[in-house]
Amino acid sequence: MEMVGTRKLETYEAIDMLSGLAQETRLRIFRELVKNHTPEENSGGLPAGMLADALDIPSPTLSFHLKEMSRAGLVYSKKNGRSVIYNANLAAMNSLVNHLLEDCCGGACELSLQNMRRNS
Amino acid sequence: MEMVGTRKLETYEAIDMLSGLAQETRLRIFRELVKNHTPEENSGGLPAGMLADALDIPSPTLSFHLKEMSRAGLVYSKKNGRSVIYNANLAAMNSLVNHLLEDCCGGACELSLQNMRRNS
DNA sequence: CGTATAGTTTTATAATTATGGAAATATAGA
DNA sequence: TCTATATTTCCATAATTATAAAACTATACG
Repeated sequence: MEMVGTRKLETYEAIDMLSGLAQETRLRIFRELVKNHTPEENSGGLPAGMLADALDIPSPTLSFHLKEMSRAGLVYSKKNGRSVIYNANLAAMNSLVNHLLEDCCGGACELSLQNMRRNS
Repeated sequence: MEMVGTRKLETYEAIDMLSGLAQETRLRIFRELVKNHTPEENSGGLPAGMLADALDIPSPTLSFHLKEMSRAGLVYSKKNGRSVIYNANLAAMNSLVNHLLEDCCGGACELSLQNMRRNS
């Protein structure tokens, strides 16, 4: 019952993702993109400029962080005219969470999964 | 059905934890501590020296990272004679995962929780 | 074409983080 | 008390990361 897009991460990939989220500006970016996420392809997301406006970040700074986050796989983008639409990659977040629970907590985190279940 | 030690994190706490794990040496440290974790208080954990040996890290470097990780709440320690025994804080990891799913993925990560359930 | 718009890259600079030797601190045991 | 052991702090240095102005690239549209 593997989720679409979710996969086992290498350690270096997990570290890249963790770094990708471990910074205030980038975490704000990610959250803003999640807010504008839709399950359907080609509908959600935000162009860089709107992100910059929403979060009040100078565009070169934003661009720097988005590049970082793309590299880490946390976001993806598609060009649309002269805009570039960015989207949060939720499958990546899912992979990261799985990595943390399975490959970092080892067997020791059964209790985490236990706890998760209260959300169902 | 709140887990013992698990609690809702502030954003800055989550960022500290993410940074605490987003580095190769520190992730190795955390994993080594998880390997040596026991649910019972006062039994598991590793003294700094054994950690240094196991991971082949010079003690000042190790100390630097352990301090960082303590500050982030990822590990805790207790003195025992001249040793300092370090333990992974699994409840903290649990809080972090919850934060990622609930406060970073927003509602959009139902599917993650869905996916978790296959582990039960 | 020319021009405005959207975004990225370049570049310089500042700030933070990582590394490990040397010195300092703390405790156990002779 | 003296010595060995365990760990941390201090310190200098190197490496990485963050910031944003200025320059550049690409596209739309007249």
